[in-house]
Amino acid sequence: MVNQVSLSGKGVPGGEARAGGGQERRGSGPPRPRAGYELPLLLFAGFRTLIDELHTELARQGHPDVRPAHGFALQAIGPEGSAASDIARRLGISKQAAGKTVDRLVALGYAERAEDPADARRKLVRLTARGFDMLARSAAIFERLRAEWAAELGEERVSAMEDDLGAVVSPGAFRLDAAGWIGGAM
Amino acid sequence: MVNQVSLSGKGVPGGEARAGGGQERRGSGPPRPRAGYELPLLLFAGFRTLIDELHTELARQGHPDVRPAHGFALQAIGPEGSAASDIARRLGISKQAAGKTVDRLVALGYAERAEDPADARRKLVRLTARGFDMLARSAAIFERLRAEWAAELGEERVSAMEDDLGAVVSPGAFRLDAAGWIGGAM
DNA sequence: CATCATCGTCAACCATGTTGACCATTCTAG
DNA sequence: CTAGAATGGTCAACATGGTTGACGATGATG
Repeated sequence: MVNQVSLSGKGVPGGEARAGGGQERRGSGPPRPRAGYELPLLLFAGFRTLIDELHTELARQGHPDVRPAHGFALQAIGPEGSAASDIARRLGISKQAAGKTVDRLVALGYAERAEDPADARRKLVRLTARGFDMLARSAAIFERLRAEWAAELGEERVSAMEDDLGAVVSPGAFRLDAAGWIGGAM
Repeated sequence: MVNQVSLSGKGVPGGEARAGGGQERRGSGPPRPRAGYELPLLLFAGFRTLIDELHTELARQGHPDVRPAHGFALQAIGPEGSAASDIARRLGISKQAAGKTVDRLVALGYAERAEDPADARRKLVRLTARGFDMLARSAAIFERLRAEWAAELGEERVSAMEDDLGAVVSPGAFRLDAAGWIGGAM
C-alpha cells in the first residue's frame, strides 16, 4: 500500500550495484523511472556525504569541534563581519537564536564581538583568524570533493546536476538555516 | 581569500538566470566548473524544495502537524510495525530518543503502541490508519513532484541525477536520521 | 524633544538529541 | 534449572538550537 523506503537493509536504492566505475550505468533494465520518494533521499544523501567528508577532513586539519551548523553561521557572518541581527536575517532565524549561535562560535574561537563605533547599539561580529582558516579550508575541501565527483561521474554530469538543480530549486530553499529546519517549528 | 557563499543576496548561484524553460542552458559562457561549495548547497536546496512542497501539500490534505522528522520516523516504523529499539537502530539514534519520537507520533495520532504477546518486554509500535494515510499521500506527492521535475528537465536528466547520486553517495549517508544531524552532537 | 524603530539580551519554553541508571523480561551457559 | 548476560523500555539530567515575549539602550525622525 505504501511506498516504503527500503530501510532495515542499508539500502541505497540503486547505489550498491555500481560502487566502482561510472560508465556502464543505464543500459541494463527497462527505463522505468525510480519511485518518487527516492529522489529526496538521494539528494539528502548526497548533501550529507559531502558534509560528512568535509567535517571528517576539517577535524583532521585541526577543526574537530565545528558542526555543520557552525559552517553555515560562519558563512553568514562573512569576511567583513556582521551585526547579529544581520546574521539572523540571513539565516532566517530569530535574532535571539543568532545571538546564541554567535555565543557558541565565540566560545569555540571562530568569531569575536567588537563594538561598532558608528552605532552603540550594534555589536559587530567578526571572524577570528581561526574562523578564516576554517572557511578557507572548507572551500578547498569542497573543491577537492567536487573534483572527486567529477572524476567519478564526469565533469559534464556534475555540471548537469548543478544546472538542473539550479533550475528546479525554489529560491527560498537556498537559505542557510539548515539547522533546526528539519525537526523545528518551521 | 575565502570562498564566500553569495548570501545576503538571495543568491542561487546560477539559478536565477533560468527560471522558466529548461532548454538553452549550457551554451553561453565558458565551461568553467562551478565553485565547489555550490554543490552541497544545491543538493540541500533541492532536498529542501521537495520536502517543503511535500509538507505544504500534506498540510493542505489534512496533515498540517507533520514535520519532516515525523515522516522519516513513520518510514522507520513501517507497515508491519516495529519495536522502539528497532526504530532507534534504523534511525541511528538512541532508543530513548526513539521513544520520545514515538511519544510524539502517538500524540499526533500517527502511531499507537501495543503489547507484544511474544515478548513482554517489547512494545510494538504500529501505524494508525491516519499514519498509513499520511504515508500513502506522501508517496503520491513525491511521485507528482518527481514528474514535475521530469517535465521541467527531461526524464533522462532526472534519471541521470538519481543514478549519479546513487553512485557517489556513501552508504552511511542513506540513513533516516536526518533530524538532529546537522546541529547535533554527531 | 517626543516618539518610534532597531539592536542586543534575558527569561521561559519546546523539540530533539545525548548519557547514565534502572527494572523487567528473555536468552544462554553451566 | 538456575545464574548471569542481553535486551527492551523508561526515568532523569543535560546540551543544543530553535521559538516568543519583554525590556533597556540607542538612533532616527516627526
